[in-house]
Amino acid sequence: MTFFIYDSFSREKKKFEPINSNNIRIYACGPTVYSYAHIGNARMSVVTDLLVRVLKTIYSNVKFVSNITDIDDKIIEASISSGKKIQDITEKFHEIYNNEMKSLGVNKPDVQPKATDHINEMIEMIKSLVEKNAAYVVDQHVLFDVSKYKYYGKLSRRTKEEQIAGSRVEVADYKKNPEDFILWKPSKKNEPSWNSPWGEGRPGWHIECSAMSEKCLGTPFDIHCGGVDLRFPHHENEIAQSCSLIGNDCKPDKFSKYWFHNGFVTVNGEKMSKSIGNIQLVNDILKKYSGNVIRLSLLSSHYRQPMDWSEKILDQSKKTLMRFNKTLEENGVKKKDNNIMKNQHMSEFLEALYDDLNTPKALAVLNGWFEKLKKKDLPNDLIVHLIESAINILGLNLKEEKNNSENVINENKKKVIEKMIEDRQIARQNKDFKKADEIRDKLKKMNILIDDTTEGTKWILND
RNA sequence: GGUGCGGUGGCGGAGAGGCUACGCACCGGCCUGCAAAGCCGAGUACACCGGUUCGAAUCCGGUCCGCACCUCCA
Repeated sequence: MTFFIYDSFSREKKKFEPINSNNIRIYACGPTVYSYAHIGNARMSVVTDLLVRVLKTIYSNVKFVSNITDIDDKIIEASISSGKKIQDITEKFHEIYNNEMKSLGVNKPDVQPKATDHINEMIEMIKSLVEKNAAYVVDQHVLFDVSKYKYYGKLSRRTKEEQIAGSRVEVADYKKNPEDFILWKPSKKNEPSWNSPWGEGRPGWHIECSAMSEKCLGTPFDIHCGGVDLRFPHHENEIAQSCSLIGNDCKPDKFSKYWFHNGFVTVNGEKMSKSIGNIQLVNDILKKYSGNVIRLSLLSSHYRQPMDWSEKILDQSKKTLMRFNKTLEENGVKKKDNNIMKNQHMSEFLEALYDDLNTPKALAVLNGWFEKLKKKDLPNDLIVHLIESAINILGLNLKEEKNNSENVINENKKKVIEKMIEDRQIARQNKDFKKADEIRDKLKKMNILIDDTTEGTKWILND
């Protein structure tokens, strides 16, 4: 089967034809680690994780690199305002980020390079750009000369004229062209700095991704991922830097063959911002919902669509997962089909994902299998195995979900719950339904849901 | 001002010229002491105005509205 990818450079859906099918290479711009991850970071992470998982169903060798930005103005600000060391901040939030993403079912990238480990590579790259006359030095700054790269603006489809007309920011006087951007800048005192041919300083933001993708993957690579907001200027500048190393007329696809941009997450229709105070931190959402619920919520709309985040989505996903869970619990697979991935029903599911990661459609196929299970249209074993496999491809981990729920409750609390259920059972037998319902309400307040079945009363933690 | 994306039933959300998307909620029924869950069933839709067509939610033109980017941003 063939994977189709929407390439946001050409703005069309394309057949995915890897540069080397034995070695698929993907790069994603990772987070700046100065604070907890928000749901927008999570969307990018979950969606690229799915992309990698889906490609792995076709190609045996997929290498995924996603960086950590650990030197940046925002980090310096965070350091000044908190009085903490920069490294303490970045190490802390790097670890938190990885843990949070893990709980969302995101596999760790094969390589997770840090910007500060690649300063030398960046300096070398900047040196080459200066030698090639693609960059110039002014007062210890090194700037990329946009006029020297033929295809500048092709990714975001912007012309220089438009940018000048719409510029909202005053242009620094050392720039030759208003859209020239910083490759290297001097550090102020107390700011982190590295020695360079242009004096003590630090790199601009864009150069790190050019340096790290080159080092970890080599160019050209297959897919470059990131949020749409990075399309301009970040990705545009990455192309300019990386391609200018080859030549001023080097085509953008010599850097990355396809561009993959995920849509924005808003909250109540607005962008998340500190001033509005509507930033949805993964850390906070995880206090109320499991990582699986968050993951399914993020996958319930197509990755390129804008997504307005709300608790409604979470509640809906939670119900869906409870349904999945129940079905799988009640129906174990006895005989596994080794060729499940080649099963015609599975193909229908995969086709949806191979169509530019159409997760809503894939979920609809999955729901269709539940219908077949009820109607007994297919052998029970096969359907349940299909469901299990599909859930697995989506990166949802229902077993973990269940274990978590059991682990949260300690033995003492378990005993209390079981005693209450027993008391309720006695009350019911005595037709004292008022008492029985009171106990049920009490349990509900403890976040315990009960279920009277023919095999007795079952309970689950409603997390 | 420029560049993109989008407006689908109560809500979420695919599809994309003729065929029930799907899920949640709601309503009716079964089951239950009652719930919950589950099962069976019904309903509701393509922003607006023109055009093309035998036929348009889907194509074309226009209008309105929303969001994002152009400054650090996922």
